[in-house]
Formats: sequence, C-alpha cells, structure tokens
Amino acid sequence: MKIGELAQVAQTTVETVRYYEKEGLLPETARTAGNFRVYGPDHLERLRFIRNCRALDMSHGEIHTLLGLADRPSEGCGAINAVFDQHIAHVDERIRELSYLKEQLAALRQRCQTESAVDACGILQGLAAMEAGAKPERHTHLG
Amino acid sequence: MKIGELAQVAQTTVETVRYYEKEGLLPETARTAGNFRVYGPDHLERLRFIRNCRALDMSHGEIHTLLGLADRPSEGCGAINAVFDQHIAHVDERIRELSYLKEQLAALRQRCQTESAVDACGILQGLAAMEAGAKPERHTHLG
DNA sequence: TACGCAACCTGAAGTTACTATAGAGTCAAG
DNA sequence: CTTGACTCTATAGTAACTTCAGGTTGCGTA
Repeated sequence: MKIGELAQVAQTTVETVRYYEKEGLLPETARTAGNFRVYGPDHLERLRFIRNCRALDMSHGEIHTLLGLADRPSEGCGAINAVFDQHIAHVDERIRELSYLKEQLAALRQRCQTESAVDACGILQGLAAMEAGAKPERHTHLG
Repeated sequence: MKIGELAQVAQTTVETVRYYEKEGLLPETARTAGNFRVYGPDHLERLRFIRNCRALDMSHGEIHTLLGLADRPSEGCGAINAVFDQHIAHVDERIRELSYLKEQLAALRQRCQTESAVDACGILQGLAAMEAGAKPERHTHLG
C-alpha cells in the first residue's frame, strides 16, 4: 500500500509517517518506479506500535529504545519493563505537579468571587504577591 | 538596576528576561550610554507577575491577555476571572487525561511481571495490540 | 491522446517557551 | 592598562509534529 492508505488505517497523517521515517522510527521503504513509498503489513504493525506508544505519551526516545529492545529478542524483557516503569513514574510525577498547581489556582480563584474593579481583584493581587521561588527541575518530558 | 540583578531578584535568568521583552510581555526599557538595559521597580513587579503566571503553567497568550486586562482597570475583572477559570479547566482536563493514561499503563504493566523472553513479553504484545483510535483533540496547551 | 485532479514527492519554515552559543562591546577594580 | 564579570545582538537548537511552497505521478475520462 501507499502512504495515504497506511496513514489512514493507522489513524494518523501522511506527514507524521514521513516524519517518523526521517526520525528513524520507521525504516526507509522500497519505492515504486514513480518514487512513491510502498508499505507492507510489517510497516503497519510498527507504525501502530509507535502510535500506541505516543498515545501513552511516551517520547520518541523511549519509543526508539523500546523498538530496539523488541528487535533484539535475546536480551529478555527486563530492560523493557524498566523503560515502562520509568515512563509510569513520569506520568505519576506530572499528575502530582498538576494537582499542586490546581490547589494554588483554586486558592487564588477564591480571592475574586465578585465582579469588582480591577484594582481590587484578588486574583491579580494574588498573582502579583505570590512567591513562586525557583522553578522545580523537570524529571519528565511531559509538559 | 541592570538585567542581571533584575533576573536574580525575580528568580529567573537574563536570557528569559530578554526573551520576554522580545515577545512583548515586558516593555522595552531605557538604556545606559553603553546600551545596557535599565530597570525600575515597576519592571520587577511585572516580571514577578509573569513568572508567577508561568509557575501556574499559563501560556504566554494567557499572560498577555491578563496583563492587557490589568492595564485597563476600567473594565472590571470579569474577563480576568474568565481567563483564570479557563486555565483551571485546562489543568483539570490534563489531569484527567494523565489519569486515564496511568490506568492504561498500569494495565499493560500487569502483563509482564516476570523476566520472560521478549517474544512472550506481555507489555510488547499489549503495545502492538492496543487500539488507540484517533488522538483526542487538545483543549489545553499543557503537554 | 489530452486534461484535470487527487495523491504523492522534497525541503524549509512555523509552533512554544525557552536555552545555548558565538562574537563583540562595556565597565569597574587592581 | 589589563583582567574579568557583565552586557549586547543574532542565530540555532529543543520536541513532535504541522503547514506551506513548488513540483511529480498516476488514474479516470472526454
């Protein structure tokens, strides 16, 4: 099949497929006489794998590692589990960060329940007065 | 004061300050004879405000809107509350998304508790078999 | 056979909020 | 007068794409 069909059955876009090829997540394919990319079932399976990893918010680096490990079946899956566990830790940490943000936001929101004048707006006052301190280091690639 | 001191007291970096100026979040300043930027207390207050908004993961767009509203005190703070509420909704939505991800990840992780061979690794099988479907539309700028 | 149109090709630029680097100028102290 | 810290501008890099410009290919049809 050609790239358009591949993209469609894998629920993604043509541009994304070409991008994955350029990034080395998908291998370069054979071409037709007219220079169109030709794909088979293996490519589809790999693309589905990648899209599923992305749906779980894994980074390209993590996916690349996973694909490499899957291609070397001799090594057992301990390393795979490790990548996975680390990713779960990333998600957990981001959830904790956002929950903390939500608390702060809720506290600020409390400060302006009425349609008052801007000078008296508790939210603006709060935003000006907050002491944020240095930003915490990122341990996750999740935004 | 000069840019280094400003950055230090606002807990950020010189590069970030210059970047905010270029983006229009901070106004252009007066310069010394030697072309160094000169800042006063107003600049510091505005920079602190911006950093606090960023600590709450607001986008530059949101901050720009907020600053604009704060500069026009006539209009009351209803619009400010609206920006704020929408941002809270963003954070909420992202927490829900990540919680769902976490469930899926935990379910996959269940499938490989042992140090088995890669061929039998339940995680890889799960990643290949998942039906992710089209990616949900983003209603938030949070990653 | 010629035409139109959808699908394909490459390469480059835009997105967000910075961070990092290069190369040059300024200024106060010793 | 030199050293070193600080500042300046402009440019490129980050992640994971998306968008765009400008040009082929290939199929259906008149």
